[in-house]
Amino acid sequence: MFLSKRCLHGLRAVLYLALHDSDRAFTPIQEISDRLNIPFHFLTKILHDLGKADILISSRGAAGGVALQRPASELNALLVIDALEGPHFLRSCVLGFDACSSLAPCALHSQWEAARACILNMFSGESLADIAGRIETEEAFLQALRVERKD
Amino acid sequence: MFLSKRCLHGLRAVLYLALHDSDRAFTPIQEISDRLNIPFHFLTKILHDLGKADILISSRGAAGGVALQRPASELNALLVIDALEGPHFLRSCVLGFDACSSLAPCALHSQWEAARACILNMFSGESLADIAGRIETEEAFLQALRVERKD
DNA sequence: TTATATTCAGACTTTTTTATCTGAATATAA
DNA sequence: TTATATTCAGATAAAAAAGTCTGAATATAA
Repeated sequence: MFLSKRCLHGLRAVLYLALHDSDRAFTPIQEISDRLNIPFHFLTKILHDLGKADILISSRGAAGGVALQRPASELNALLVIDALEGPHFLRSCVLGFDACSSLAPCALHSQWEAARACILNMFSGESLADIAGRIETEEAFLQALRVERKD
Repeated sequence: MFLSKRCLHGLRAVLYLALHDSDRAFTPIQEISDRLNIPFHFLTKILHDLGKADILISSRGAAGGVALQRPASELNALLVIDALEGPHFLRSCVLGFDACSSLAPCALHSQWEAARACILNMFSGESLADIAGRIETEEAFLQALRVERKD
């Protein structure tokens, strides 16, 4: 699996919010957990981290929950991935050499630079609103919610 | 980190062999472990797995060790990655939906297909010999050998 | 004010990945 | 044959990631 479960859960939750944000001020984490089949306490931590990364805001107490901090049209998937996988995930040397740089490139340096640009562009080139707009029926989105494959 | 340590160790070991294969019939794992600073027993398992994947051959006993099963010009990095990360690593749905397919695509399906093609092409588009040929001085290759960053 | 619904925070447990250890099998050379 | 150098195989240990639990803090509404 390319992205960690943590990150997949975060991405899905944020897309869920992008689809439902307009309904009310805050969406309870319990609702997201139920609909997307993500363990509640685990999701709570993940969303808390997205709060620290200024992607979500939250409110405690009755009628509380989480919401996107900005409109979905001003957020993108890369922000979520960076917050949950860490900033080095797609940015460090593909052969894992700490010292790799354009001045002292590894044997895949320029190749990886190009491939990475593809990936970064994919995740940052369109907004969460754009992505959510392609979720044709919410039914399909919700039905697909199992992260079960063991790889 | 994009690739697991297991996979990085395997890739580096295979590149080491591509650089030294011509010297003798077999290269002892201990030598690779020493030069590349990879834990010996861990490397042994990794290379054993590459043997099962028909990338390496091995010989026990004195003067034994491992060697590339085919010339480095007929092997590529993707073979190693598939053997060590598993076949699903770059091929399953980027949002982790088991049911995702071109008939029932997730919201990033076609985007991921394009980005993935970039990555697969990078890893399979040139041979291990090509990559090893860009390792300018072995000194630089060996010096860079620490997988220490915690991400 | 009190009951309820929620996030926040941190300790804990489980699972997976990474790494180590030990002994058996086997090939070579003296 | 014997000593030595090596991989093979499986058990174990350590570290990291994934997931759970509990209680505190806080906001709303009756």
